Amino acid sequence: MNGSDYRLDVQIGFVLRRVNQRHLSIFSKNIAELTPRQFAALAKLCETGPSSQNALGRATAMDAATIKGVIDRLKRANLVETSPDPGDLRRLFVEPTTAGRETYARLEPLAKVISEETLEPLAPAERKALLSLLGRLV
Amino acid sequence: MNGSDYRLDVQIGFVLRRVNQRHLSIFSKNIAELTPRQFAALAKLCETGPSSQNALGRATAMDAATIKGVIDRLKRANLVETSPDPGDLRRLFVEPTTAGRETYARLEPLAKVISEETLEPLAPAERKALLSLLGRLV
DNA sequence: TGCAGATCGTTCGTACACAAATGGATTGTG
DNA sequence: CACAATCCATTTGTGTACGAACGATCTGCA
Repeated sequence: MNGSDYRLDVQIGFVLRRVNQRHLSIFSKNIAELTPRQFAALAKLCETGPSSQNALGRATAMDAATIKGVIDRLKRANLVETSPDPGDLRRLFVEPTTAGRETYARLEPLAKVISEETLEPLAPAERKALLSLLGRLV
Repeated sequence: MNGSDYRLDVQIGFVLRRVNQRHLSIFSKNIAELTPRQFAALAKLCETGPSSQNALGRATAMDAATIKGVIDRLKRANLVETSPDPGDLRRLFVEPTTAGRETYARLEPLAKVISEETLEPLAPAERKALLSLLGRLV
């Protein structure tokens, strides 16, 4: 009992970061052409339809500065395009290009594989349990 | 049944990132003077004792390029110091300074609060279950 | 109507994260 | 003993993250 029973290895933050790292490596092994954030933005755009840049950021949990960089790179890759919103001159309207929709359609099955492979060490009931527990920590 | 049942919001990678974001915000609210990585490196150093820079990186799940930046910033803050390892000229010996040890001793209780607060929405048994499930995905 | 307060996108600065390349030091094996 | 394979630290380049500050625009409410 000298007072210090803290062990970094079992702290939730540290474990979370390591699991994230493993997921990232599985992601980039399966999808090399886009990063997870770029894919998330493109997916949300194709799932939900076009939106303003900041709204897309909120939908994908990225702040204004971050989503800007992501959109810039997606634009450079010709997967999305932007135009000023005529109804609100502050807004930047973002929509997928044809190539963007095709890319998403092609990558979506791989994204499922990524989720599957990340959870592979767990039984189906355990996967559900994990997702449900994590969902309460958001 | 048009073929696409992918939903970004319930994918493990996306949820993991969001939980991580929440944890980060809890962390910086409780510990403003260090980032999670800087604290992890300092903690490991104080827990396990001095080591080489790369070894510390492995112990804290940071690659060589990342741990270098973290150590540089800890050095700038006077919390660690480095010296060439006489036994192996490739190695950079890293150890906490007195201020580093004091800082760790002062921050360790806060780190416990951070873990506690992150897991706060879960009951004790659920916390154990979550840590155990996550541990299998590392 | 008018203006205070909110929202939008942008920029700057700091801090990870990792791949790839480099050059020096060490080790295992023949 | 030599030397190829390995390990160490560093640098460069790209891509998140987020806080803070900025100017332009919009909205609610007095």
